[in-house]
Amino acid sequence: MNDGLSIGALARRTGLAVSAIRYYEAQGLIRPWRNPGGQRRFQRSDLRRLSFVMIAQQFGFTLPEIRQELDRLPGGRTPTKADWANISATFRTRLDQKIEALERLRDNLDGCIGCGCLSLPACALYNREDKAAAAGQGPRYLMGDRPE
Amino acid sequence: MNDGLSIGALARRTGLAVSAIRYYEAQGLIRPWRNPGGQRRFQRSDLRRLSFVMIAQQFGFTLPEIRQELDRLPGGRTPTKADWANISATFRTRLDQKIEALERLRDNLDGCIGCGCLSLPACALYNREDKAAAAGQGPRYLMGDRPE
DNA sequence: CCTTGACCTAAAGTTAGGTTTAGAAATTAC
DNA sequence: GTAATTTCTAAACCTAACTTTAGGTCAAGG
Repeated sequence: MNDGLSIGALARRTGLAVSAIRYYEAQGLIRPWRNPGGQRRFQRSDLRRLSFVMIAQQFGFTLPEIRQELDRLPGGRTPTKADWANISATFRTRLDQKIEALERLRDNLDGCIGCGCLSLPACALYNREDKAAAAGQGPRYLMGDRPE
Repeated sequence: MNDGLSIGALARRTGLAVSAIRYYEAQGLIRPWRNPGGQRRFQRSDLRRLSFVMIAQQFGFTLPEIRQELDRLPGGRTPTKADWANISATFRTRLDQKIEALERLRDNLDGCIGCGCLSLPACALYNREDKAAAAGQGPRYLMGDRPE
């Protein structure tokens, strides 16, 4: 009887749309198998994988980034608590970096806005290292990211 | 001779693409006038407006949100330092809220990941109030935002 | 005057992260 | 055994924030 969860069951339990789960499979975030009729079947541990995905997204990580983290889980067996704690560690570090970057930006804002430097390239708010950590998108090719 | 900046000059000084500046005009973030030949001419204070746009984007604000802030600048005259400091205040508040929300999420993560609750709807990481403040997008209709 | 570079508009293309639709096949419920 | 659900795939559509393209006009230099 324990032949895995259907996609609908998984959707009900995670709150995700069925279409979103299929999309996540296409992005390599989960790897269900198929039953004789060709329908997807999921392990119970995929509930946790998807929960992790949803939470990581709230923190502003992209799906490829999340996939990278998930790929560090063991392949052959169901992840244990220790496995999750392990991947949580790197995750937490990257998170701290994001928050610090935002705080630095905020502090610069305090010094900068209202002064004249806002219009100068020299303004601290333009320093590049914090850019990637920030949440917004900004002009796509800002700061030399222009493709050839 | 001081008949305003051309769009190219503005682009060079802000680092924005010309196409981005035209797009911002379409979104109501700047309001250039036209010269006799139909070309856009900008005020020097638009340099600051655009700088503000770029910085606000780094903080994760959308263009409509930024427009809302900019609309609080005086209409008839060039904004003064006091005007900018004024709009900076609300901005700073919203920013603090964003950072706090991220910190709360992080703290929840510490308690949650590695434990069993990650897969339960009761998990603190799912509490709704922080959702809007977070940076990521997540599944579009998560948590009852589904349109009729 | 003529050429070159900057500028114009409108429309289509791009990326991320999904959703919607259409038509068909598998499951489940009665 | 049949009706109602679910699920399947592929392809088209969606939003934000732009970029690119196409075809034409404006402005400045020699």
